[in-house]
Amino acid sequence: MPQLNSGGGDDLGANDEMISFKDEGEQDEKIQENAFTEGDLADLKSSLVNESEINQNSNAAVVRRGQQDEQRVYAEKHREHLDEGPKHQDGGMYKAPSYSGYPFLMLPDPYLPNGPVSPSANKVSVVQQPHGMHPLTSLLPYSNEHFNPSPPHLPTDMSQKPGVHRHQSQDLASFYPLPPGGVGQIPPSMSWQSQPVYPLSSCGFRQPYSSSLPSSSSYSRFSHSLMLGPSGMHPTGIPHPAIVPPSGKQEHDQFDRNMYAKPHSEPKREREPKKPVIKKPLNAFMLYMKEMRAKVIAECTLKESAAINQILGRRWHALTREEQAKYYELARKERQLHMQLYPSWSARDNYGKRKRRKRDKQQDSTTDNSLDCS
DNA sequence: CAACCTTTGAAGGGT
DNA sequence: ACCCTTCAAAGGTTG
Repeated sequence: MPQLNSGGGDDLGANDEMISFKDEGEQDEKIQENAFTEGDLADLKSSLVNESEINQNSNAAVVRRGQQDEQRVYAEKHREHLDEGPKHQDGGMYKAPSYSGYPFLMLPDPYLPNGPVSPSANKVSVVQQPHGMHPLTSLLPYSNEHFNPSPPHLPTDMSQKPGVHRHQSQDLASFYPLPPGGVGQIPPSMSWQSQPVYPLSSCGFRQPYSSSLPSSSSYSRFSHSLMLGPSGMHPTGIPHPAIVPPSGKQEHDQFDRNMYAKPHSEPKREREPKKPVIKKPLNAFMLYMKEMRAKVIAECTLKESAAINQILGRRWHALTREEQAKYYELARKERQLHMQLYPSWSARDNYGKRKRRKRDKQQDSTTDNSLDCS
């Protein structure tokens, strides 16, 4: 549905965000939607709004800053989509998908671990982490603080931006380690050992409840699960989140701690790591789900993902543009990052890896009300 | 134990 | 340009 302007192509769906908001008379819808879980939403929203406000302010600054440069480019391409301008003027986010700093170009603050209070960071923090986890940790993917910097020759621009601050390059690496070979070979030093960006364990969400994340996890989307490591996994040895062992679901922690660590360290495992699977970057909604799932679970005491996802789907629609925009932007960044790291990767690569046949999902679209917990 | 369920969005291929 | 399919997360459920 989003292929509104199909063009999206070249730049990672710049339009995505607009699309979702588009038509649908969301205004009304939102209002109605709110009804279903007022409590939850109110809560949710309040948290979002508060922070978002902050974000907006700071964000504006950032945008302003960054926009001068790259936005220029970006804007040019997507101006059409943004024509709604007026509305978003202060919304912040929408002023041109200010990609103000995309990783390699200008690592946006969000990606900077110690970065000064980065506005963008706030942006992300929009969603409060119920469990003390910094939102960024969950939203910002591909990052690893420990990730080793030995600056690999990054694909595309990375290397060409000498001007980039040093930590940037490091962070860079941390976001998305080098792709193995075409997509892949991760130099030993580069292995995702430190942190995943993509989920590692299925229990990810549950564990977070009980602990606070080490600061180091701050950038990984899955940091919680990672850090805690379902099994106290050591940070090192964790492959890049986007990369998953072919056979297994990344969720199983068995997952390869060795996969990448192995190359240079423990030779014990015989299992040869066939080539790792690089997963698709998460879209806005997926990012939202990841972040909010725990909250919903806590609030609703639900466990089934299917049910939770339904709730999240509704909540997603209930979000304001700005709120959603945050996720769209994050998703876009992820996509860009992913693209830079795995230039040759195609979504098609993973086709057939999962034998799913959605078969008839069409049928009863019973509009249950069971969506709101409580 | 793999696939299903459930959501939205992105991407790719086909027409 | 539009439509359809697949995958992304996730964890309980089902066959």
